[in-house]
Amino acid sequence: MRILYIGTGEIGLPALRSLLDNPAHEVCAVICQPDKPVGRKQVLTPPATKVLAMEHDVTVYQPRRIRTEALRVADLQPEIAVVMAYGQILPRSVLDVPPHGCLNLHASLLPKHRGAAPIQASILAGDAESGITVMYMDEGLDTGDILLTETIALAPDETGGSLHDRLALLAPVALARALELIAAGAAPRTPQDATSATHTGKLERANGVLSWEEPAENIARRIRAFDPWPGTSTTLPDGSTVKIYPPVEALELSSGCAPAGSVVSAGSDGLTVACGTGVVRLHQLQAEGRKRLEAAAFLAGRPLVPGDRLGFAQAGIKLP
RNA sequence: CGCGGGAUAGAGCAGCCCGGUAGCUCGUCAGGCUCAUAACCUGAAGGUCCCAGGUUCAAAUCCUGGUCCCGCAA
Repeated sequence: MRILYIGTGEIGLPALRSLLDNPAHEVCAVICQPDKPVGRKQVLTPPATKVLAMEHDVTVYQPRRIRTEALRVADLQPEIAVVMAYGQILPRSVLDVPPHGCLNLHASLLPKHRGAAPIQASILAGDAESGITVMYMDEGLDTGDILLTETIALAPDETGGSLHDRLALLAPVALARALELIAAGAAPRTPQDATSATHTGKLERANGVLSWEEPAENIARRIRAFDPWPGTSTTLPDGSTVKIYPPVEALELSSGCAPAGSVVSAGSDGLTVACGTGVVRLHQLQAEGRKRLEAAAFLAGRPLVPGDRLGFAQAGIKLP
């Protein structure tokens, strides 16, 4: 089949690669977001999908706004479009171009977690499973009819990063099945149950500031879900910011009457902090301008003792 | 040249502003104590203070240039 791939994010690489490597398909072009300045040096960097496409001598288009590019897309004469992590809404005029439609690979089991950050959302929600949904795109945000889903179980220590990688590898499996069904004229089309839909907005750094009043389980999920992006943080008693990374354990252990955010214990087995209910044990910390450290090493240079309060500085609350 | 922090013993940090004996918490090793220890006590080893210049009687510390690491922002 003559396929147009539309996608920017790294999560789509295995799917794109599977299309490029399959002699039964021809990738007529790749459309992705424009190059963007990245990192401290603000080096102009091409999207991962562009790099892969160019290695295979596939034409790449990077329109600032795909909304006005329908004619150019039509010139490519794709039979079908595959969309994953593109970053722009496709207008009707583009959706109508491929005779077999536009397939979207979405990193959740729709209709749960429609929107920009489905991977983090599913971990944050404590879901037992996630997966890839292949759907026929319409003009809404992840609202199209479902063709099929591929499901995987979440590990207890699943992080945003690990789930991202696993779903990236699952995508080509789902895509291959979908394309076979379409080629055979046997592709199902099931409308989503809109009443059970949930939405996830774009994540920002601020979403990663921990609220210690939450239950320990929620805090642990957030730390895992937001690794490596957007990361989680809190503040030390001196007001400086410290980032927190997995692994993290939520313990039912009673924190006594320690207020939320209090250090319960600090030692070579980690830093234990009281939450709204229960406690979390942290193992990986990073101070401003410093490297990421094991809890024991972190504590060697910045001693914390039981009773010290975390997370108060940014709220402007003075300690008694 | 977007803004900022950092590089000091095996690990993590202080010392730098205000130049003059290399310090802290750990770890390692040895000894002691204890029914016992990831406990406690005593002692020891372990350092081109990132690199290259400069100033100075004297530089971890002040000045100039460079390399590497990190936070923010995007």
